[in-house]
Amino acid sequence: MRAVSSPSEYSCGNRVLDALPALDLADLQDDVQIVSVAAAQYTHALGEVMEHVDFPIDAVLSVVATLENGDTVEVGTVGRESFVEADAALDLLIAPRTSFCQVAGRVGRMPIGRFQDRMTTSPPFARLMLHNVSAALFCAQQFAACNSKHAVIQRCARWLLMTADRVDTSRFALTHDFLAIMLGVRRAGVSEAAESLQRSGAIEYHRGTVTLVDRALLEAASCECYGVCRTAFAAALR
Amino acid sequence: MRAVSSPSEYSCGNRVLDALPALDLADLQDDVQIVSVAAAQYTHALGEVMEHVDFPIDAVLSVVATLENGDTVEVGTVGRESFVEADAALDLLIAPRTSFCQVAGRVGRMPIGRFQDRMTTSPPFARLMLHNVSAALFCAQQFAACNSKHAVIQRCARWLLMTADRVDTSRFALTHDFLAIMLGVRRAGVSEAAESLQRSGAIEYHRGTVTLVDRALLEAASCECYGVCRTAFAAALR
DNA sequence: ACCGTTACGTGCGGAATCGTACCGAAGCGC
DNA sequence: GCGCTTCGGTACGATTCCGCACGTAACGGT
Repeated sequence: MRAVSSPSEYSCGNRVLDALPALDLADLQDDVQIVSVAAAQYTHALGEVMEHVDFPIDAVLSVVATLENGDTVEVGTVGRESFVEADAALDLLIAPRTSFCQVAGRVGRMPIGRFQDRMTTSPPFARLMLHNVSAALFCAQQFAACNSKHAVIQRCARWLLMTADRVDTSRFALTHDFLAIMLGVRRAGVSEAAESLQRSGAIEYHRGTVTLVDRALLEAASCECYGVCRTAFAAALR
Repeated sequence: MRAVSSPSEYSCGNRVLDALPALDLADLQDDVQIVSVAAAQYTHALGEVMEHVDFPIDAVLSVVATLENGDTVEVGTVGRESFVEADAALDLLIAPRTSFCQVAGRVGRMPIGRFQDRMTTSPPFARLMLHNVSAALFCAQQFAACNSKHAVIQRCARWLLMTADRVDTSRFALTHDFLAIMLGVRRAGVSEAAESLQRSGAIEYHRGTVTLVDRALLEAASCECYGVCRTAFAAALR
């Protein structure tokens, strides 16, 4: 693992790993390999043995639930504040969900064996991972409530903010179609919401690329779930 | 902890505790106190220090998310196949959600300190609890997808089946009003769904009491989420 | 026995979202 | 530069669910 544009010599870009005591972080460098992930590429497939754990650096990954009728709904979105699969920290070997790359970028990839070793031998490591699982659980619960109660436009805004935080730019590739699948709504529904957000001046859309123009406006259009989940993951780093 | 109508001397009625090796189970009897919980009674309050962990025996507890506007949505339902709060197993001290009693009954209550001791000293215990957290996470994710995609009547059926499994009777107290709050829909919406399920012969309703008449019919009316979550918790016991 | 409370069946107009479809514009490969 | 594909703006009827509200029936307390 090489240092990636960061103050600390051992910083890697993923906030969970970077929150480890310096000693532990230095120690695990050999176990973490920087891997580039292309958009739409699967990182874990439902029902298959998990070979590795991914700590995103500037990639954004998604965990999705697939329903019987083939519909998919995003149930977790993972950037450098977290890792996939959470279940690896819960002594699971088989991936219970599919996860894939939403925004191309790099991840720090750790073989599952090394991950499990650390879970048992390093209490600070285990503690950090479990706290992160707690945030993931909290966030999944929040999504359950959000999907039930909040309007499409609010959820669009929430999603854009969450993703922008994770890629750390205000401009990234995203089609209406893709966002519609993530939110579990119609593509036309996203188009209407995006159109409305654009008219209000919160965002700009241009053929598969969004730009966040006015963050405050976007936060006002979003439901509380954005802030609540953000806080949960921030708290998990302590 | 006294034995409760069960083959094993140390069986307690909660499936998680009962899945422990006999030695561990016998060992923890002194730490688990059988407590009766009344309907609507809180067992954990959001933001407060968790004093204990509850392993339901014949009570059913609910974990709910409260939104800014005061709406509440059930994000986890917990019976003898699980425990609350899951986060206690993730080294958390503060309850991130509110949980309360949905169907009155008994729980095995363990002081949080004893619980944490066991998490660190008994690998089988920790393993079991973490697997259970995994099921809770999976289930919360499933609810997120379910709330987004499945109709009110399907979710009603799902809820009735889940609760019936947990109380292990086909008849229990439940008002439309309460179920509406749990599902995050209108009371009238539940009334319509219940009316429809009753006409089909799946259930019978009588002033605050449901009776499951035809389980097969109810399962057919339910979404897949019932079976999927049930399987997840069953798998977590191994 | 009476009355207040609780539970729930029902109805109505409106909003949100759905499914589907069509079309034009922007980009990409050749 | 041309044609194909992708993307997204837009429309329309159907459906689901909403908020609200009213009435009736069952039950519980006094």
